Amino acid sequence: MDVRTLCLAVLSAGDASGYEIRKALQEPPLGQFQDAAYGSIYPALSKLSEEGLVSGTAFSQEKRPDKKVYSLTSAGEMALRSALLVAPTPDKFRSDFLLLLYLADRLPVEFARQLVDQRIEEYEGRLERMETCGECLEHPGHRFVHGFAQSLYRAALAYLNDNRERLSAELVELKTQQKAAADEVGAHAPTADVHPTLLAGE
Amino acid sequence: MDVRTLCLAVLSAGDASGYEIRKALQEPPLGQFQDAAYGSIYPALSKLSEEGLVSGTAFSQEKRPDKKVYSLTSAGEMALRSALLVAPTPDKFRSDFLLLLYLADRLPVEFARQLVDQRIEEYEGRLERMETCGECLEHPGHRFVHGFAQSLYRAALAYLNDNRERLSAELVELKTQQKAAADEVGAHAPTADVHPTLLAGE
DNA sequence: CCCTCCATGTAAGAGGTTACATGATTAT
DNA sequence: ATAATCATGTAACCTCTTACATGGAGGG
Repeated sequence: MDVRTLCLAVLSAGDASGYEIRKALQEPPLGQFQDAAYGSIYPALSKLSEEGLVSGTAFSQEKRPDKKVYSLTSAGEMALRSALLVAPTPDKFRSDFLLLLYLADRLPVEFARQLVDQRIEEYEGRLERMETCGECLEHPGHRFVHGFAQSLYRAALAYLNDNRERLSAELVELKTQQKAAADEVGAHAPTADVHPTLLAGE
Repeated sequence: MDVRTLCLAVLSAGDASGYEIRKALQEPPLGQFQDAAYGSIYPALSKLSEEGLVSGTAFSQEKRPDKKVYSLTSAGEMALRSALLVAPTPDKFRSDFLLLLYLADRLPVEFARQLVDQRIEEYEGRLERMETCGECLEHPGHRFVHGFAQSLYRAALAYLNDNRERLSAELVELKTQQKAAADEVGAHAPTADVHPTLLAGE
């Protein structure tokens, strides 16, 4: 979803500054599946303000930088509603972690093990932070989405816990097999280059 | 992960053309957590070829366009390994679907219901396609990643099935409450504008 | 007959991130 | 002391997506 709509969505839950919108987009429950950087939020708010979809009021704070608090206008409310009424684009899940584990046989076993264990800790932390989110239980939609995220993290955590030992064991076994095979080849043709057909690109 | 490394990763499983790399990046198991378009794959392969990390051979096919099949060189193999040895960037999960449901109280109940039901069907389809992936069971890493994706989709599917009725019911209830409140207000001040402070942006 | 698959590549453009610029306050 | 939080904004850059260009084969 584009940053404009994201800003409208956050503002629909209450007035906020650009800074606060960013925060909302990093904490549960929105932070679980959306994000935006300041560099895109501030310009988006300026534009939305020009277009009359939000209205901004500057508060000069003592001992703090000025704060511009934006609210959704009725035009913004309508724009949000119509932006929501289109079929959502497919979900996107990108994981370098899984790519690394997909290629686990090219990784030091110890490294792979650490990856999994770190991920377990990370998920545990996230789940804990999710538990303490009172705001997430107020509206049906918030509850639903929050529960969805919790289910996913619990499933992920359970899977990692159930399979970390097995993965380690399998990797160790594979490596010893590979080593044995390499030693056997090595006995016949030591330090053989497996890639002799190195042709330079044009 | 950048498209360059993605290409190297796919090629590490066997020679492939740009077209085939794209396919591999859309099917299980890689397609579950990585993707790239032709527009980034082809330029990436050209550059990798220039740098000697892959070598390409053109096959002129009868009744088919030429096919350039690339293989990982030993330099490419090394580049891949070192690219994998850095701490993976955090996973990214983006879902417009969840954003819509987060704001479900601004959606027609019927629309929200359809969203959930469509998603259930989609997940069922994906799970089916995942079952029939023999390649996914050969290497420890492939198995691990494939199992991870399966767990997540099963959890997501279970959650949606367990909560679709409840969400519908809660939304209906909320809407009737809102309507009742609006009617009550309307009796005192019909067609009142709830947003009178519409200030234009500069 | 039409759609999908096969097959590569370029160019324009959209959308975003990162880094920079600035600086006080508060908690550790 | 040092780090984190609060607070806004710009500009350069990067990366990827989308659309275009081209066209035969084969299945429904």
